[in-house]
Amino acid sequence: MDTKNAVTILASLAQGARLEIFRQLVQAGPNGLAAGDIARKLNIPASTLSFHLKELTHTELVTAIPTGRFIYYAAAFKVMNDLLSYLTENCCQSEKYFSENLCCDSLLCNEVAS
Amino acid sequence: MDTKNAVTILASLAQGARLEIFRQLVQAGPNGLAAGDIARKLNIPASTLSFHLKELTHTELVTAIPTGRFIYYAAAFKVMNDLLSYLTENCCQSEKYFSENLCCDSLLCNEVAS
DNA sequence: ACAATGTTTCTATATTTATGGAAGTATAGA
DNA sequence: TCTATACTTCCATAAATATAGAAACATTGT
Repeated sequence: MDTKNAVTILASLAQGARLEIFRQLVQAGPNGLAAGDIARKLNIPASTLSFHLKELTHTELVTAIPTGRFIYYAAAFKVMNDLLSYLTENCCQSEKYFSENLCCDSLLCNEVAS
Repeated sequence: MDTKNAVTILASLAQGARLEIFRQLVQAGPNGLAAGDIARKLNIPASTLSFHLKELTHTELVTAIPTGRFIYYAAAFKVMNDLLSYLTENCCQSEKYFSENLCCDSLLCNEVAS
């Protein structure tokens, strides 16, 4: 994960329709949802939805699984995890600043000061 | 945290300069960095930096602490944590799909299936 | 081969966003 | 009060992004 990569992934999430789509897919789990299911759930015109799904698959945050006439879309959990790690990288130097380890008690920190 | 809120926070991160700024602040810890320090570290013209810092403080992902002639900027860890929680909400229903709990073993999941 | 269904691509339009120089505001120290 | 330093706001320009109807493409069943 580098900055350019993280920016495009974040940008693919930084839009109302796409964030809703992603959250639906997170909740749907690894089998995902067909494009039409998403369109119905979120009430988005097909062409608009397709545009957004293209953005999400382009950044690989979402995976497309064509199955007959349907295309199932699923959240790419690994990519999302990599992004979260990148965002929270090296934040656990809080012992320099705190007696109690406020920062590292939280989700934000994934590294423990040595 | 609602969708609108999450979108604006994500958008504030979804830009090269701003993501770099945020990561510097995460690593700098709660004391943050003065605007000029950031400008020097990242080689960004003052007016451009100011524009980006305004975006980041507007979404409250970053806090401004005026101190004499300096303004210190610091990452708002709580806001970031709330965002991460929102993004990963309700993803732990994997027992429906898996015998082993693949999803919940990862950072992405912050709720455990009941 | 045809019709129905699911999805995408094309297209034009509207809107939002990023950039950095110049000028302005605020604080500190002599 | 003058000067230097730190930072912001203003402004014009350039570039990227979102929207949805219409047409096209692909698969399935008859």
